Amino acid sequence: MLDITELSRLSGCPASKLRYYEEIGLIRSSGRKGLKRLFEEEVTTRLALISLGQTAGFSLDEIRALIGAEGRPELDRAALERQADKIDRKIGELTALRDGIRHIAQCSASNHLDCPRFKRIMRAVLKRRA
Amino acid sequence: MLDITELSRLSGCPASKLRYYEEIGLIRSSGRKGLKRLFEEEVTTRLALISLGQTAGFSLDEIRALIGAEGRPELDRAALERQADKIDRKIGELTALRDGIRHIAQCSASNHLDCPRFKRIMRAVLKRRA
DNA sequence: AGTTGACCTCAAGTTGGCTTGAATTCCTAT
DNA sequence: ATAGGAATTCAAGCCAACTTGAGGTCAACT
Repeated sequence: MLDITELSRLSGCPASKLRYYEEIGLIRSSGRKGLKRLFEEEVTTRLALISLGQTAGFSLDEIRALIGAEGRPELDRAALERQADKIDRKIGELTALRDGIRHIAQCSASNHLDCPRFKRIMRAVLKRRA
Repeated sequence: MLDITELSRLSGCPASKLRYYEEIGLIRSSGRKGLKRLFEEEVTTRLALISLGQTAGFSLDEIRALIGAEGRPELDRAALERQADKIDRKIGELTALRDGIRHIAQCSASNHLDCPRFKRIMRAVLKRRA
């Protein structure tokens, strides 16, 4: 069992954030020692996942819906597939954006937004979006 | 030249957002007709880029640094490469997250966080991060 | 027994990215 | 010339995701 300072050190999250996450039900502490919260080490996994989810652009609410309350009865596999598809689309957009940026970096068009290659790359992304 | 309502329709952004973006220097209007702003059509490209940048997790400040004030003298190619690298890393994380989610969706482990395959996938991501 | 220092609670504050509302100005049509 | 309607300004408000601060509590050491 970890106290909040240890968990903070392990996870890289400030204690205030850990308390906040517990308050909104994203993680939970498994008891107290006096006033002090005690956490199981498994919580670090959850924290890593939460951070990943944020990177993927999900809100904390969405993340909670995904990784849920622990001991959840059943998880919604269809919802998971939908989220995976969302991430897939985002990966496509990011890939195009990255290519566009890389191109701009070596392109010599006076105004980079005018560069035809860049425009083509961006049009491709915009299509995917719709 | 487009008035704000037309630009709004074309871009899908509410007029309030367009005014806000102009205020913070992300887009600019090229004159007025009476009080009414007039925008060049090219602005729609910038708006699309801004939206992409947000998807990629950049703040409006960072996006401004990237696509900059128009007519900027020179663009910082090294900075662009750094951003492209950042996006690359993010793509890697998202890919792993997606795979993890897909796996959970069909995995029958009682507690999905305990599934060894899932754990392995996630460990791989966490390594990349450091 | 008392002082220290880590942790606690709870309310209020902060930042980013917008939206909303009230009061105003300007073109257009009658 | 006057009434309408769309766009304007500016200040205030809102939500998410935290952080900060004041004041309280508790174990532990001297």
